[in-house]
Amino acid sequence: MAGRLTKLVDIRRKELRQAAFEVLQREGMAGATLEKVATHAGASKGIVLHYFRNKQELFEQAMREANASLRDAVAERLRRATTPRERLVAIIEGNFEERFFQPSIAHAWLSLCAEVPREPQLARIQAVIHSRMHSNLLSALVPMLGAQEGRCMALQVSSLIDGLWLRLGLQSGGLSRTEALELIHDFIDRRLSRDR
Amino acid sequence: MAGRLTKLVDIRRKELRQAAFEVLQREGMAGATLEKVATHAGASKGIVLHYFRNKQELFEQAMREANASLRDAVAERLRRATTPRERLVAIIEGNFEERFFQPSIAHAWLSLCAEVPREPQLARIQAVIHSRMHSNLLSALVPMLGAQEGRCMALQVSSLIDGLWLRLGLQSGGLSRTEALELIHDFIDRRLSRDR
DNA sequence: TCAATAATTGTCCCACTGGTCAATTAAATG
DNA sequence: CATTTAATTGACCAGTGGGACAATTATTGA
Repeated sequence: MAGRLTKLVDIRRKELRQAAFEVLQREGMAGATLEKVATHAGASKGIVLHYFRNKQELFEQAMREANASLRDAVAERLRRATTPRERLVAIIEGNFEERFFQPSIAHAWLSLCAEVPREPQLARIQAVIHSRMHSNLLSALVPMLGAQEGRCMALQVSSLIDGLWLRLGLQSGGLSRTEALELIHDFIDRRLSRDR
Repeated sequence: MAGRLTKLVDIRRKELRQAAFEVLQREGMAGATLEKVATHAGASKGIVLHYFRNKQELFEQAMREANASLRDAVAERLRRATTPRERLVAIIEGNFEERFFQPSIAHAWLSLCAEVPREPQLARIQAVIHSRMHSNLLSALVPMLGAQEGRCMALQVSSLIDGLWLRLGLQSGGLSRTEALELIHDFIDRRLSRDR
């Protein structure tokens, strides 16, 4: 274990980031007031602004944290994968893990994404997310398809994943996790087996 | 011509819906205040609430209006299409028409979508949109692939379209209209020509 | 021409929110 | 135990936004 005991500051920060993200799920960005976040975390409003400079910083870090979970989930699966094909599946299944792929979480993401055009900080995080997704996909697809087609399919897959997440958030057509996975697996299976 | 001259009420309503949508593009839902909408339309705040019960109703109708344009664009192209394949292309190209497929418009949609989980009215509109897209796609794909596969590909195409729109709004990777079209055409071309 | 109706404005109000700050309490440390 | 430091609270403030409404102006129509 590298350091010493976890400092209180870090504990509080984490709790508040978590609370912020959870309130965001129900209330959206406008409705997620500092008061509500504090109450949800079992503290007073003052404490929130004691640990975070302002509302933006709080939600920026909430986004960072939520993203980190997803990133780790995918990374963990990637670690276990050996072939390119397995890597591709790892990325996909990671992005659709049950604990993540839920309407309320999609709501929160949607709220954050809606702020991206006006919040450079959030835009940067979003850029990192997409960029990581893309390079992950390339590492799986280029060995199978070459640079040209690999890049093309990477964009298709990531757009498809985004689209399915969006539909989850909007809950139109009541898309289930299983259906989403079937859909995307159907896509890659057809695309990667030109021999049949 | 069916009726008499356009009533002032309808003119004002239309102007305000339009203004609301335009402010939404720049400011997002929280920033799109009644005052700003009024000013943008060249009127006073009072007038907005004279023609709309409240803010929700205004933006609900703004969403309806924006959706109607898109719907008509697709419908117009569908009218010209004869074969199923042409219908499919019509739907796609309609959804990526240059006047619609623009970042600022995607921003506005994103803001509206983010409210869907908490605004039943917006949710209903969203449901209609998805449902229309789906049945349009079915009318093109089922004749080509049968019910089973047609439905599957319809979901894939609509998710892909959604995903591309989302990326446009987030402007991650600076996706261009042309690239988006190439991507989705590549997808349907491969999927529909199993013989090669 | 004049009343009735519609359109438009500007003011006012209340609830609420982000943020500041002094005061209080708890923890740590010598 | 005493003193310094950190954690936490609650009161307060200024700004804002949605919405109500009375007052004013324009339009219509008999």
